[in-house]
This record gives sequence, C-alpha cells and structure tokens, in this order.
Amino acid sequence: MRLTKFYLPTLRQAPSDCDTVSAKLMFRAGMIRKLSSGIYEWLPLGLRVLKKVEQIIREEMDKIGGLEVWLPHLLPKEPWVETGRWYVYGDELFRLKDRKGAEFCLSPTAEEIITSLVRNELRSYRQLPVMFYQFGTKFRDEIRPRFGVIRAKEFYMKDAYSFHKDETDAEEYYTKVVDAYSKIFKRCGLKFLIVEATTGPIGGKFSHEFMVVRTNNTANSSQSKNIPEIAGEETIVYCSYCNYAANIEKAECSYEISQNIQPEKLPLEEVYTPNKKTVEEVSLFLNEPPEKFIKTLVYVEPLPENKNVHNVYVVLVRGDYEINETKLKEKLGVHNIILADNNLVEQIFNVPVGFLGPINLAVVNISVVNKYFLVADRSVEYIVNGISGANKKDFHIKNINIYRDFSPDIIEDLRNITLSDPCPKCKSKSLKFSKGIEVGHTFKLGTKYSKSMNATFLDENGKEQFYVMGCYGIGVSRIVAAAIEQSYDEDGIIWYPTIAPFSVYLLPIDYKDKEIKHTTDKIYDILTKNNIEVLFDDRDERPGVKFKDADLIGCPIRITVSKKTLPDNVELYIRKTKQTKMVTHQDIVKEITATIELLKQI
RNA sequence: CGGGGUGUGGCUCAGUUGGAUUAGAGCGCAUGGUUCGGGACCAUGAAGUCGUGGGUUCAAGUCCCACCACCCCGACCA
Repeated sequence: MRLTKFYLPTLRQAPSDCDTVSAKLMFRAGMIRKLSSGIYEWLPLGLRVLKKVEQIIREEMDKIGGLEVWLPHLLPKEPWVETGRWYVYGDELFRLKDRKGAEFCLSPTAEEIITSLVRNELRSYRQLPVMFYQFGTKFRDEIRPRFGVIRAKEFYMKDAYSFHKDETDAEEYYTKVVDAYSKIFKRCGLKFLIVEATTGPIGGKFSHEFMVVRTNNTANSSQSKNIPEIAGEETIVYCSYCNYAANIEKAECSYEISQNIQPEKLPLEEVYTPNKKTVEEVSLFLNEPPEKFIKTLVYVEPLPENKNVHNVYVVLVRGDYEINETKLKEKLGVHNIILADNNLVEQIFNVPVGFLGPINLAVVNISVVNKYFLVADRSVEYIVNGISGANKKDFHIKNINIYRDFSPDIIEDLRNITLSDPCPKCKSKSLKFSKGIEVGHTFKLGTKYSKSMNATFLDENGKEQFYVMGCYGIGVSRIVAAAIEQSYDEDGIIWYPTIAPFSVYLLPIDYKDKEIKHTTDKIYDILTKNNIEVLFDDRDERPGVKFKDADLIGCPIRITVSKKTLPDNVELYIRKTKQTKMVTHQDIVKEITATIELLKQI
C-alpha cells in the first residue's frame, strides 16, 4: 500500500479526553476516531488490525467445528420475554420501537436468537453437537464508557453458541473452546490468564474469563512508578503457589476457626462514642482493632412497581473487610440492589448512619419497606465480643456475640477476598492481585435457555430432551486495544507480527531522488509479489516525519532506503528490539520472513 | 444516578475584573520557495454558530438562568 493512496491521519498530540495509552496511540496512529461517548469510527489502518484478529479467531473456531453464521442486530422483543431477560437485563439493553409500536432491542448478545433458530431447525441428536458463531456489532448502554474501545457502547464481538445432547458432551466441548481461545490469544501475541468468573446476566453453571495482564513483573520495584497499570477494569486474584486464578468478584473466601482458645464471652456494654461513625474513627476512639467490629450496611432493592418501597437487606461484615456486591446479589438472588443513602437509612430505622448495629435493629417506617432481612458475611460468625452500633446516635455496643445477641436470617460468603486470606484452592498464603482486561469469556450454560425457550431435540430413544448449551464470547475490538496496552514504548505502538496492520514500513529517505526511487519501487514490487504486506511511505516528507510516523504505527519491520547504504544494501530495522541490520536486495524477502518468524518467538 | 470538572478553527490550548478594532497562538491544512537520516524554515492563505437557548446591559466568549454534550471518581460487561 502506497501511503499517498492510503488514509493515515496521524496526530502529534492525542485528544485530551483519551484516558489510556491504547486510546491515545490508536488516535494518534490514525486507527480510530470518536463519534460520541463510547462510539468509535475505525479508519483503514485500525480496521486492518481488527480484520487480522478476526481472521485468527475465525480459523481457530473453524478448527473446532464452528460454523459461521450472521445473526441480526435488530432483535424483536418476544424471545427476550420468553427467557425473562427483557425484564432483568435492565438499562444496559438498548430498546426501541418500530413505527407500529412493536418493541425491539439492539443485540447485546444472542442466546435467545440462536436458540430460537436452533429449536426450529435441529430436531435430532444425530445433528449434535453443533456450534454456531458470528462476528458482529454488539450494543450495550454502558453506564460509563471508558478506556477507548475497551469499554464502548458499540463494539465488535465474536459470539459462539454450542448445543449438546448432554452435560458430558457440553463439558468436553467447553474444554475444547477454552483450548481454542488460548490458541487465539497466543496467536495474537497476548499474555493472559484464565480465571474463574461469575456468570452475570448471561447465567449458567460456571464460566471463565480470559484476562490480558501486564507483562512486566516489576510492580514492586522502585523503577516501576513510571509504568502505568494496565488499563484493565477487572481485579484478578491469583495464587503464586498453585495455579488458582479468579476474578475478585468470584473468589471465594475460606473460613478457618482461628484459635483454639476461645475468649470468654463478656456481657453487653453500651459505650458513648460522640460523633464517631466510621469503623476507623470508633476503632481509634475505643482503641480496639477493626477486626472486632461488625460493620452494618443497608442495601435496598426498590420494587419495580413502586420505587419508594424497598426490600431491605441489612448486611453485616467484619470491620476490616469489604462487601462484594456481586456475591451479595448472587446469594440473595436479586439483580438490582444499591447501598441506601443516609436519608433513606434514617427514614427506615430512625438511626443515623454510623450507629447501626445488629442488636434490636427495627424498622420504624413500615410504609417504605416491603421485606426486611438481616444478612451476615461468614466473617461475622467468628467475631467474639464484637463492637457495633447501638442503633442510637452517639452510642456503640461492645461484647456482641452472634447467636447469643442476634441471629442473621442469612449467612453467606459475601466479602472481597484479601491478600491475607489463604488461597481458596491450596490454602497457602500466597495470593496476589493484578489488573486485567477481559478479552474473552466462556460460559457453560446448561439448559437455562433451552428450558425457558422450550428448545428440544429427540434423543436415541425418541425422547424429547433439552439442549445443553455453552456460549463463548471474544471482544475483537477490545483485543486490539489490549494488544497495544501490552506492547508499546514512548515512540508508539509495537505490533506483534500476526496482527500488525502491515509487516513492513518501507521508508525511502528521499523519494524524489532517482536512484532511491528506483530501488524502493523495486523492493516494493518484490515484497508485494511475495505477499509481504508493506506500507510504502512514498510521501514527499522530511525523513524525520517519516521516522516518527513509522515508530508510531509500529510495523514490526522498517526498511530504510537511502544514499548511505546504496547501491548494495538497505537498512532493516526491528521496531521491537531497535536493532538494525544491512541487507542486500536479493536477501530482503528471506531476511524479512526470518525476522518475522523470530519476532513471533519473543 | 450521585459527586467533581470542561465546552473557543481538525488537534492542544490562551483570552473570561463586561468594552478596545477585525477573537488569538502553536500544531495541522492549502499555495510558492529554500531544505532533506529523527516531527525544518520563510512567505502567503483558508478555516471559528466562542456547546445550545433564554436573560441582564448602551455593550456578553466574558455576568445570570436553563438545557445539552463530553471528561474524571463510585455500582456493569466482551
């Protein structure tokens, strides 16, 4: 591709609203532009990378028997009502109406659609297993789009759905998909972790996320201050001893009986704690460690029919721990809970925030409360002679003991795991945190969708069975950004060869010079004939401009043609390692091919 | 949705105690010239509803009100 025939609007400065390295570089390199918050235009250079990634995914999906289809993006309401997701998906679903008033949504995912297709088409166990996949735009009305294309309202995704005759077959296939996904991300040059994850609104039995993580492990060294954290939004917890890894939302906390010596349970004692509200303040004031505190939080779930009436969940957790709202929602079986604000808390209990506690906590305003539950994290079970609010302004109570002084309706694992927790798998104290970008997610769905949509086939015995399903997503556009997050330097992007927009940046120092022009044209010709993708900078620009753009765009190899090395040689420069090497025209194809192979190994 | 912030040529920003006249600069863009191995220089030029709407005033980019958009900090997902 000749640069004068291409469209490559590079920028010296990134727009000020770019919030991550990848977004800045994608803008600067002329890959994307922003139309609106979370909505991006892909320019020719960016699209080339996107298509490379797409093709790698396609090949690996085909290898495990995937069949590519193309499903609509504009979806009718009815299948979504069948599964109930029309109601539970919430505000993230873009909804719209046609001129007749019929309701539609823009596809955020396609379980319903594919299931409705399959239930009409596949009737026999002989046709199973089968996996359909597609590439397409997905729409999600994200609360807060961020990080460039990493979290967008409209994004490019590969989604796949498999159908099986039984659980065993589905699980076998699941591992095949996980394997294929690993190959895909490796082929894209990504360093990633496979972590246990929660299933969210997709649902199902279990799921794994593929997380792109920061490559350098210098997090704790003093020099690392300059290296920004990878722009991931997910916190991953992993064990440096065994191979355990999970999204923090998912990681289960273990509970061990701490000491053999159980202290004597003392009688309750009310203490005056004027204006001391937070665990920290009271802890300091009473000179008691946060571990002895029972933190009392009020979560509410507004009723859909009347938002002023709530189901109220008072949630208890040890003072030094944090509630994990994903776990809370899951364990309570609710979708929509929020931490109540101070006014609401006072309205319900007539106790100011900061002085709530589990003992004799009572709803005083029945009109705003539908149901009321006292919920406790497991950590609370192990607190002896604990401290909590007295349900009275400026007072706390000491020596609180569970079961003697109060009894929760529900006790579950509801908190975030911490670094001082033992590993959920091997129990060693070797946990670490990392940030990650979720680029893929696999779900073992089971029969959730087939049952709710009555999608069945006939088995060997002529008996009607529900399909056992799996679904598998990859954020294609997100991979592009993640790849940059993992591979760049102060001059620009450094592409891994398999997804680079072009393998070679061909740079004549002065294209108007006859000898240089002649040689460069010849090289361009040879490379093109040998199917090496080359971006030929035939602009009449000063060398510095060309070098800067070449570095910014980050093709793995740059070939520089100049008087300095002619007539025999040209210069081959490796973007990643910054090595240069003289090569002859005859050897150029061989050298480039070898270098690319080498770069794939690094 | 809550809290904080910003809206001025394509990009980065200045100007904002109400006024000077014709709203500026750098980059980018166009034309011509000198340059040519790491974002050159000179000259000329095009390009702006000062986010939108209302208000105060002799006078508003500047003050007031409303709205909109965008960004940052908290709850979702590939």
